[in-house]
Amino acid sequence: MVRAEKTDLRREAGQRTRDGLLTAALELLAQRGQEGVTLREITDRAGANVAAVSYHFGSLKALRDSAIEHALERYLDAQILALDSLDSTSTLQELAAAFARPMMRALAAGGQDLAVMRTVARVGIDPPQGWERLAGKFEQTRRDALRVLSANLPGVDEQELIFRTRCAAGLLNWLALAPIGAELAAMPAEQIERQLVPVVAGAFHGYPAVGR
Amino acid sequence: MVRAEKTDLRREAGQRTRDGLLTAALELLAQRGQEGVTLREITDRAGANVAAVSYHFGSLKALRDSAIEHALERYLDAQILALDSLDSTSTLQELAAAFARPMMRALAAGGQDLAVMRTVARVGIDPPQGWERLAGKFEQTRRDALRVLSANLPGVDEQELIFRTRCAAGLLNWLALAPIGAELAAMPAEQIERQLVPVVAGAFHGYPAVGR
DNA sequence: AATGAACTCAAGCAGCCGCTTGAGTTCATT
DNA sequence: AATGAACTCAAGCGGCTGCTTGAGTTCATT
Repeated sequence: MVRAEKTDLRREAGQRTRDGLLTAALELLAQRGQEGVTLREITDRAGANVAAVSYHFGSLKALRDSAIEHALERYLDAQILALDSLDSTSTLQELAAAFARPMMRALAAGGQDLAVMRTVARVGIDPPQGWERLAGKFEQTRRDALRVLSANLPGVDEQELIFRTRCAAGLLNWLALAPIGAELAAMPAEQIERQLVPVVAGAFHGYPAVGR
Repeated sequence: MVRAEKTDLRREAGQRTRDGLLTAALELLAQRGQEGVTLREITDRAGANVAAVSYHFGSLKALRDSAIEHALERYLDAQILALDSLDSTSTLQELAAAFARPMMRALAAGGQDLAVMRTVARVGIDPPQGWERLAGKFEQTRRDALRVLSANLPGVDEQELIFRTRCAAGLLNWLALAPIGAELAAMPAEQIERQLVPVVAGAFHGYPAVGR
């Protein structure tokens, strides 16, 4: 057992370097987007050598893609989990709260969680090629939201509900990216929720009430 | 007269080069954001020499700032004009329609108008330093919107109305930037308006109705 | 003790970056 | 015809880019 724990210390150190590169890349990606993140900036922040990127990932692009994919998966898992608690009897407020929860949590937590949210939001604006691989999970969150929406808004046709879902998601992404996000982060969590949920629910609901 | 028209042909050609650089810079800015726009890319697109940038603007940064400022002014003037038609008797739908009008027009028009919208939206995410010079005009649009909002929602306190205004603006910016914008651009203008205005109005209105 | 896999490192490569330079062209003014 | 301002151009500068290389270190296995 002790032997097994000590095995492959080299390998563990290598893993630490790899993770450090991923973390540094994620943070810079969240801050500045896909362009404007250089190899040396990442390695300096991670305390690694430039060659470590080639060794562990093959290229800067591969590291970026890896960091983005990691972020997307973390976000989507959180989103799916949040929507999972809903059923067809849930209200629009509950849907809005569930929809906004990952973002509100990330704002409150800051650090890596927030970097994940910001990176995901940036991907929504400038999609890297090959991101379609995760489209299925996005589909799932959309379907979950749609189910609750159509139960609450029987008069509105599906295409419009899809549109509203994307508007709501876009709004949350914007809050994560824009400077207003920093102001939100400084607010107590309950206050964010109290202000944000009615707005998202309102976007879902539409005004005046039915479709037109 | 004929003489005056022919005067300074050199100067006119120089102006054409200058404008071409500004246009090319704007389009690339809208497409790829502030990082990721290179000097040679701009000059190639504009059919000009690299030195023309230094000559007319001093530096790439100065050209970028100039293009951004130009875009912000065009957008803000359109926004102020759209909100100008409102008064304290206007409904939330009218406010939403006026708020969304510049974006919907830009989507329909495409080309430079759309590039202006996209650039403005990107500035909202990654503000360049020194953009505070135009903060006054932003204030004006916010004040106009707030006046109509508080007349329609007397029960909601001002800070929350400000928040909703920023949410609505963020939502529109997102639509301009994200790939969904391309889908919207393909739709007939009335359909966009019919789908979008209730969502924006819903965000203003909140759900359920009053503040909490 | 020898072997070899896993990993790190300094150094250097070609290529693009923003920017400058000095010569050249065009044209109104004199 | 001469002058000079406005403008364009090809060429080239140092610096930074992503990436590679070959030598070096660490450590489990034999």
